[in-house]
Amino acid sequence: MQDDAWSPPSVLLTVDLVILTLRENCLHVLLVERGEEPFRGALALPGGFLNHDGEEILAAAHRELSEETALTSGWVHLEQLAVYGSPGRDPRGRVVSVAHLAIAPGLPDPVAGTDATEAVWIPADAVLSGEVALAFDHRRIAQDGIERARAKIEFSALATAFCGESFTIAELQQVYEAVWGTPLDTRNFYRKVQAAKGFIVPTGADRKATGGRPARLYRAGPNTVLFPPLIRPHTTGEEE
Amino acid sequence: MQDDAWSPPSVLLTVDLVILTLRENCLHVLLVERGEEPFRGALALPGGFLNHDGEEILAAAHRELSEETALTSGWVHLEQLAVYGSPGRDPRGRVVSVAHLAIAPGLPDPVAGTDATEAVWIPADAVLSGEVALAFDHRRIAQDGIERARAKIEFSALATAFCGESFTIAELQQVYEAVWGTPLDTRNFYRKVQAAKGFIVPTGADRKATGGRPARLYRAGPNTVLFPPLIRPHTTGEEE
DNA sequence: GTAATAGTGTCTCTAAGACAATATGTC
DNA sequence: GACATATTGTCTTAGAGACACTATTAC
Repeated sequence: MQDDAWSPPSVLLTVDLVILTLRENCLHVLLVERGEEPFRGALALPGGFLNHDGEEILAAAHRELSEETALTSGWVHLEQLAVYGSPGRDPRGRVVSVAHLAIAPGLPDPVAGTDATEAVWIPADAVLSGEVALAFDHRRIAQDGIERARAKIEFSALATAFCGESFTIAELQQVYEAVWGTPLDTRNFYRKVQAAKGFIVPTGADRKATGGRPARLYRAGPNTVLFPPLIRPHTTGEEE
Repeated sequence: MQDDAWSPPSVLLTVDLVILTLRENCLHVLLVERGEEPFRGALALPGGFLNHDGEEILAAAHRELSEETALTSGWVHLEQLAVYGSPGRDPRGRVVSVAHLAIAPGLPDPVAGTDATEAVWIPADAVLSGEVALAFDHRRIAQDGIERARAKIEFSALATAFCGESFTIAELQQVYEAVWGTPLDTRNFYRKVQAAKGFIVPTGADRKATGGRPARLYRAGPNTVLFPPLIRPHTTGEEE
């Protein structure tokens, strides 16, 4: 079926990043305005080609992340999301993107990337609804990344990645509410996060009061899996 | 930071398959004996390069799947697993593999692939333990695929993909026991699979008796998400 | 003490886990 | 009727959801 002289086609590999954070109690995605064709001027996920032939994919994602956010990667969660490689997704040819999901605590302000593109935080809702248009298939990628985050904070301690080193339970609740987009009952939330062994541990310190009772500070506990999990409110998508 | 003449490095793209099935109530992985260098003669996951420059990645996975199993793809579940692209993973150069997870009902017998390699079913335990050595980083890929299956049958109706079009509850229980590697209580299992709305629906027919009471036949229901889920027995990996 | 935020307690109901007995076929 | 397999029921306990009050600070 194949010619003797057949040789496998090669592709260009990019890493793209769905970087999520909370700003004003609202889930935001970092987007950049493209400075080059194709889709010049359009918003897109930050990302780029592998730097050199020997670069690890995950290392490339870390590199793009620090280029766009000027973050010390210490407090940033980064994981592979999925691969997007449809032949027609990039007009430049066969470009396969390894998408990654990054979650960071509230970042001060976007910085221009080294490639002089503008970086902006866009509310996740605006991306999900299509109100904000994205280049390539980046809206789909962003959707998948957000859904991944929504699903993972149910069963993993990932939500603490949205917080700084120390945080209050109320702040953690705001994370869940923002990511899931639903309000939660404070009393049940306190009970559940403290029932999940190894999820959060008290630091002993308090957050200085802002006009009310000071809140106890916690930091991320040793466990990455949450048991019992924090199941998100069930949207009954079932047919009776 | 980059030369003006810099151009992005290109890579070769492969699809590799973790094909799971049940044989004699035991989870098995399909492996092929490599007929070419590198790793000639070693066992590896089935897979191969993209056929041509315009081939969809998922289509390539389907193609490899049918080449190895001679299955009508109708009753096979296939999903993307992850990307493995470390620079040193393939001695031929920069080869990036998009791994897929395939789940099929008990297949009659392995067939030789069109590339004349031998295909064999290997117990998942032997792969997980390292008792059977695999080429490249395929052991890690297989581990990830098996763990994905173990996790997904908790919350999705994926387990029915291990069964044929119709099946008994006892057979479905054997799927869970084989994939998780733990025995389950029959009474609780019956209760839970029938409580999960839209998971399985009775066909009305019975399976012809094999010396005992005939079992009612079911087929996969309309829902892909299981609620309530079937949580696997909790291995307490927590520190008190 | 008033305002503001943090933290806690109870009741009900659903679901999980641990158990054994009954039902329905073949021979 | 003996056998083999399928199916069902109860009790106890854990966790989810709904709900309102008390505690601690600043001013």
